Order: sequence, then C-alpha cells, then structure tokens
Amino acid sequence: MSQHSSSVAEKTGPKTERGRRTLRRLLDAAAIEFGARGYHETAVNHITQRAEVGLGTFYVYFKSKEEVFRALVADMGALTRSTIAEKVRGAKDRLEAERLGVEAYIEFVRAHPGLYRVVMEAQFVAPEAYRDYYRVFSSAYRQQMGQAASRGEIRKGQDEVRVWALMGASTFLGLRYGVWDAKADAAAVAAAAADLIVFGLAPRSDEESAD
Amino acid sequence: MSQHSSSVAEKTGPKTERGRRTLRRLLDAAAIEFGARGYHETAVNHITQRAEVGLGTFYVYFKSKEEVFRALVADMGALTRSTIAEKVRGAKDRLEAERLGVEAYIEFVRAHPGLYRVVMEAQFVAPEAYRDYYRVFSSAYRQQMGQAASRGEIRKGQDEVRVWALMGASTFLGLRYGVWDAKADAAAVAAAAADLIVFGLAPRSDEESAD
Amino acid sequence: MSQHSSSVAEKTGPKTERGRRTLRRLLDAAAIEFGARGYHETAVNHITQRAEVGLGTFYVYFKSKEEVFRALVADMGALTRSTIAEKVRGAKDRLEAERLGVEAYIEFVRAHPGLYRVVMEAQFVAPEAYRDYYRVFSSAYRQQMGQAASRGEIRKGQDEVRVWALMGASTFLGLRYGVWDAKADAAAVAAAAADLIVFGLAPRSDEESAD
Amino acid sequence: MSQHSSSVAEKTGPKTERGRRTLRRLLDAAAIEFGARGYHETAVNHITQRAEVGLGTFYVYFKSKEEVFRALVADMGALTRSTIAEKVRGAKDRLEAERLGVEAYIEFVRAHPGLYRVVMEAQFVAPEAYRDYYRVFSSAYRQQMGQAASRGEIRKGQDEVRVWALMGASTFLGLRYGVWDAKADAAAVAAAAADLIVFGLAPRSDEESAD
DNA sequence: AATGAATGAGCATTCATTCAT
DNA sequence: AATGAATGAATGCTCATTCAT
Repeated sequence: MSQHSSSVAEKTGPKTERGRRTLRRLLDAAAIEFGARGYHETAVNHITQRAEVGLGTFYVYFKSKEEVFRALVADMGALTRSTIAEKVRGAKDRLEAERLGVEAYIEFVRAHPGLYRVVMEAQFVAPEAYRDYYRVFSSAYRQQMGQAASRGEIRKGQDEVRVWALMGASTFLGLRYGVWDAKADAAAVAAAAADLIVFGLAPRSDEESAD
Repeated sequence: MSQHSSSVAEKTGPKTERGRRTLRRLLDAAAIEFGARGYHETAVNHITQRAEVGLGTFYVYFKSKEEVFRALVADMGALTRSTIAEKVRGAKDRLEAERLGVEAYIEFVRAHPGLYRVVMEAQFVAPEAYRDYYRVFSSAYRQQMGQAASRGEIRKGQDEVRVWALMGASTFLGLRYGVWDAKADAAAVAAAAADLIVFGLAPRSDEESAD
Repeated sequence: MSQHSSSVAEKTGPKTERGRRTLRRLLDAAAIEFGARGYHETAVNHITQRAEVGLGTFYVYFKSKEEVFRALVADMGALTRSTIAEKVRGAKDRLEAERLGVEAYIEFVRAHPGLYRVVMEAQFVAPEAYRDYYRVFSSAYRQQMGQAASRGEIRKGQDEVRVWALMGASTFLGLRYGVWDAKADAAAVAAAAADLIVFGLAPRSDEESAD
Repeated sequence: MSQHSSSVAEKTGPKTERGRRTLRRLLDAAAIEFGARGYHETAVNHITQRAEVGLGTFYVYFKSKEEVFRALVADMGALTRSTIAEKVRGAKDRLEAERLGVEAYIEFVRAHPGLYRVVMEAQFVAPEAYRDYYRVFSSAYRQQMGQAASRGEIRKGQDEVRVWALMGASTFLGLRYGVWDAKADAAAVAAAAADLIVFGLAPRSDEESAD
C-alpha cells in the first residue's frame, strides 16, 4: 500500500535500506490507523507506536500529519486505479467493463477497509488531494468512454457528466454493499447496477417480456 | 433550516419564546459555521459568537458540539427531501422526475453551500446520523421507484441497488457541478445525466441516427 | 435533619408555610446530595432537582452553595450531639458513658451515611464550620470529663488533650466500623474501644490472670 | 518528598536524567500546591508554574491531576511511616513508643504543613489511596502491638480496634496541636495523651494520692 | 537516522450565580 | 415566592510539532 508513495518530503527517498523500511512501516501504520479511526481521531503518536518507531522519527519522513495523509490518498488512488484496471482489462466491451468495474470496486472496498474512509475523508482533510484523486480517475475513465463511443459500443454523450455520475454510483454502492453490508453478493449487485447503467430505467421495445 | 430540529437535548423544547429564538439562532449559526469551516475547524465559541449568545448558553440547548451537528444533519435531511420532493412533484412521469431530481439537487447544493459539506462530513463525525439520512432518503426513493415500475413507467429492477446508484450519481454531480463548478448549466447537466439514467449507455435500436 | 438550621440567609426564616416547606426540602436534598457525592461533585442543580424546585429558588434561601453546606454542618453538629447525649444519658458513670458514646457514634454514622462525609469534608470546604463543630463538641465533652473527675469517677488529667484524643478515636472507629465495615458488631467494637479508653494499654496489677 | 513515588504513569520511570529531575520538580511542586490550597483550588498550571515546566509536560509524567495526587498520598504514607518509625525505634517499650509516636506525629505534622491536608483530603479525592494509606499504616501498627502484647508489655486486646482508635487519637491531636495550635508544647501534649493511652481513664489503685 | 522529552496554543465543557419576568 | 434562561470565567486535557542529543 506504500509502494506508490509520492510525498514531497521524501521525493528523493531515503538513502539507506533501513530508511526505506522505516518509511514503509510508517506508511503502512498510517494507512491502518487512519483507516480505522479516521484522521482526527488518529494521533501521530498512534502511527509511530504501531510502526514501532520513535515519535520524532515521524518528522524525519513527513513534514506534518497532513502530509502522510496526502501521501496515502495518492498511494491509494494509484492502487485503486491499477486494481480496477486489471480486473476490467478482460472485458470484451465497454458494457461488460462497466459491470466488472462496479464489481471490482465493491470487492476492492471490502478488501481494503479503511481505504474508502481515507479517500472520503480526504474531502475535508486534504481537498486538493481529493480532487486530484478524482481528476486522475475521471480523466482515464472519460478516455475509455470516448474510445468506446467511437467504437460504437456505447452511445455518444456528455462524458464528463456520465463519468461523474458513474463514479458516484460506484462509490455509493461501495459504501452500501462494501462497507455497510459486506455480506451481500457483490456480483449480483454489480449485475443489477450494470443493468441500470447499460440499459437505463426506460422500458425497452426489444425487451417485451422482461420479468 | 432549523424548523425540523429533533435533537434529544431539547426534545421538549424551550418553554419561553425567548428560548425558542435562542435555539434557532444557535442552529442557524451552527449551520453556517459547520458548513463553512467543517466540524473540526469550528469551535463552539465560533457558533455562539455568530449567534450573539454567551458560550454557556450553547450548553443550555445542546449536550455537546456533536449534538448540534447531529441535529443539523437531521434538519438538513428533512429540508433536502422536502425541497426535492416539491420540485419533482410536477413531473409527468418517473423519467422526467429523475431529470428534475438531479437538477433540483444540483441547485439545492448551490443554494445551500454548507449543506453538502455537513452531510458528507457526518460520515465521520456522526455516522449514525449519516446512515439515517440516507436510510430515510433511500426508502422514500425506493417507494417512488417501485410505484413507477408498477405503472410501467420504468423497467422493473433491483430497486435498492438502483436507488443507491442514483443517489451516488446525484451526490457526485452535486459535488462536481454544484460545489466545485457552480457556473455550469445545471439544467444541461441534469439533462445529460437523465439521458444516462433513463436510456443507459447501450446503443438503442430506435436511435439510429443519434448525433 | 433540617430542624436546627441556622444559616444567615434565613435567620428570620421564611414567612409563609410554603416557604418553610421549600426551605426544608432544599436542606434535605442538600444533605442527601452532599452526603452521597461530596461537595465538589454536587452541583446546585442536583440539589434543586432533588428538591423539585427551580434553580433560581435555591438563591432565594441561600446566598451560595457554601452557605447550605455550612448550614448543614451546623445542623449536623446539633443532631450528633443530641443523639449521642441522649444515648449516653443513661450511663451510670463516666466509664460506661465512654462505651456508650463510642457505640452511639458508630451507630449514628451508620444511620446517617453521608453525615460523616459532610463533616469531614467541612475541613476543606468550610474550615470555620468544622472548627465550630468540634469546638462545641469538645467543650461539652470537656465539661463532662471535668465533672466526672471531680466526682472521682475518672482520674484527673489534661482534659483538652484527652477530649481530642477521644474524639479522634471515635471518629476513626466511626469511619472504620461505621462507614467502611458496616457489618461489624458495633457493641463489641465499642466494648473493645472502651476497654482501651478506660484501662489503657498497660498491664494492670488487679488483672493478673486476664485472658 | 518524592523519593517514594509509585504512580502508574511513570511505573517504568523517565529514561533520562533530565526526565527524572522534571518528575521530581513536578512532585515537589504538587506537594506544595496541594498542601497549601487543597486539591480543588489547585490548578494543574499552578503546579507546572511552580515547577517551572510547560503545562503539557505535566501530562508527560501523569495521566491526570488525580494521578499526581494519588502518587503524593502514597509518597507521604511512606514518608510518614519511616519518620515515625525512626523516632519510635529508640523506645524501651511499647508504652514509651506510644508517647514517642504521638509526639513524632505532632512534630511531623508541623514540619510538613500540607501533608496533613493532603492525606485528609484524599478521603474525598482518592478514597482508595486514603484507605491504602491507613491499611498499610494500621497493619504495621497492629503487628507492633501484637508483639508487645506477647512480650507482656501491654495487655492483650482487640488490636484492630485499638489501632484505629489510636490512629484517630494521633490524627486529631495532630490537627489540634500540630495544625491549629502549632505553639503548644508537643512533648507535653504527647505525655498527656500517652498517660491516657497507657493508663486509661479509670482511677488506679496504685495511684491513690495522684494530684 | 533516531528519539523522547518538552511545549503551549487550543478547545470542549462545567457550573455557580444573576436577573427579568 | 418562584423560576428558567443566560452567562463567562475557569480548567483539565490533547496533540502536533520542535529540538537537543
């Protein structure tokens, strides 16, 4: 979870192996603590204790508490994107990709409790990082969508709007079925969501005898 | 914004007119402060100063800082629902209702800057209040959807999943076009979103020559 | 417990029957609250609520929180003295009186939980009232002792010192066997204490084969 | 006055010499402040200011205001015991020991003004610490008494009762002649008290012509 | 690189008391 | 006589950050 770290403080990175290990311990500990208790309930203290590192050591690697948080959000953005991208890669078309995307997201949220929390909380703690998170995500998403439209797999439309609507849908489904109700059948939820995303609410002429 | 208050502390409510006015001032001030600076950056004395009330007075009406916040979230849930319900009321069918709903939400977010923030932050500050907010909202929404399906206005489907997907979509569009980009054309955004919601992404046979 | 009240605020006393009742309710409530939670943990609030009286009403009868406390200490001094005096009255001589006195005190402490606490706490909250409590008590005690000495019932001695030593003994026995261990046999404890007080620690020639 | 500290917070103790000095300063300052103004009138910052230490530093060494207080009571228990034990050590028998004990206690109270106050106040602030104080004291005292009885120096009797009566006597004499009237002749008071303790109140056959 | 001691601004909350009605 | 609303001084405690070693 720390392999993508990009905070400013350690832009160049620690020079020694020991330094790299300490940094990783701190990032991992921060992810766990922030994820479990939230930003404001987490004291730097908690992080260093979990990392089994002296309190002062924290400030060798980060300029501030906010900075680790930002580093984490960035890390997690990359992780989210790569995880979902991998899962979606196998889709035969955009329509299947949407279904796989929702499913992947719900599963991802379940696999990384705390991640959802950290990203959402970034809204208030590090708004810039939050915007970046979705900026990057949405721009990749938009691109996929544009290409799919060109290929005729989906209708043309206002991609920016569509993309935000879809990210919102996934996010809320991730909360509802990933965080709050982790026992629901993710595939079924994803299928139902994909049905909505793909075909919309309107009755379809080619679906006369739908259940 | 305070007419729906339902906090426990003042369940019975103030006995005098003066008391009622003070309570309203506090709630209004809290809405403004929490909305502008967020829960953690808002000190109780910011609220009382804006309300032009002594610090101690706050605790005559609320047991804690968290309690006003919860009262506010509840208030805002009621306000959101009634505002959107009113706007949607005129829709000739569910499909139009979806468009109006998105539009109303974006406009609502613009009209009530802090509201979006307070509700989102409730996730971390008062999770129970946050869940209630969406529990109530989603249950009304689901009912509408079920009825529309019975009427044949929309296809049948997994309403719980649909509702959460749609709430997520509106929420994110509210953030993107209500909070971050308040100059966008809300009606156009709503129309584009409604197009997605109503017809989905899939190419439609009856739409051969779409733009 | 309020019949001896002597606070300044109501020196002349309430004029109406209703007023007298209110005053009594407040004093009784104060005795209970102070006795159970102590001075600092008791809020004026707690007293008026137990007395089923408005908060402001308290200040109609007492100048301050400290004042009720002082009134209570005075009340209790009178009550303690009269209770013990009555029990001791039947003693056939000073020696028996000492035994009865200790016994009465332990029983009194048990019957009035909280009294011990209030008086002891007066040391810190209302030192003057505390001194008065013991000043009055010790002076009566000293007088008894002087008379007994004149009658030859007890040896002559430094009565002031004796009296304080004996008050201390009773007080600690009241704490040990009245408050902390309320199941001990009060009569037996009193007998053992009286044995010490009356005969001292020294071996006695006339007690050769004592067990 | 801090050499016996045993609070939980610093069970392991500070690691550096500077840390040990800071802890000692805090304990000494606390003893002075609590002793002079009492627990409730003493603010933590009174302590840190006297100790010439930052406010936050206090909480590096103690979990709460109550905790220093408890540490102090424990410290003082040890100090009281050792001081009295040393003075009493020279006694040729239990009877003389009693006299020396009373004298030592009065002198001790005079030498350590705040000590009496802190211990007494512990009754209300830290009841457990108060009980421990007397539990330890009384158990050592009882042992002395039992041995003396075996040696025939004193009559046999209910040692627990005797011990509490005697602790009460000393305590009150400490208050009366140590705190309130610090000019009295401690030796004379102790002699008078010892006369009571040793010989009791009853007239003695071998003392026919006493004054 | 690592650390733990020190710091003080900041804040939520309490509560005795006042006072207009 | 009775009251409840209003007040603000006071205080315990937290915690991010600094820094000497």
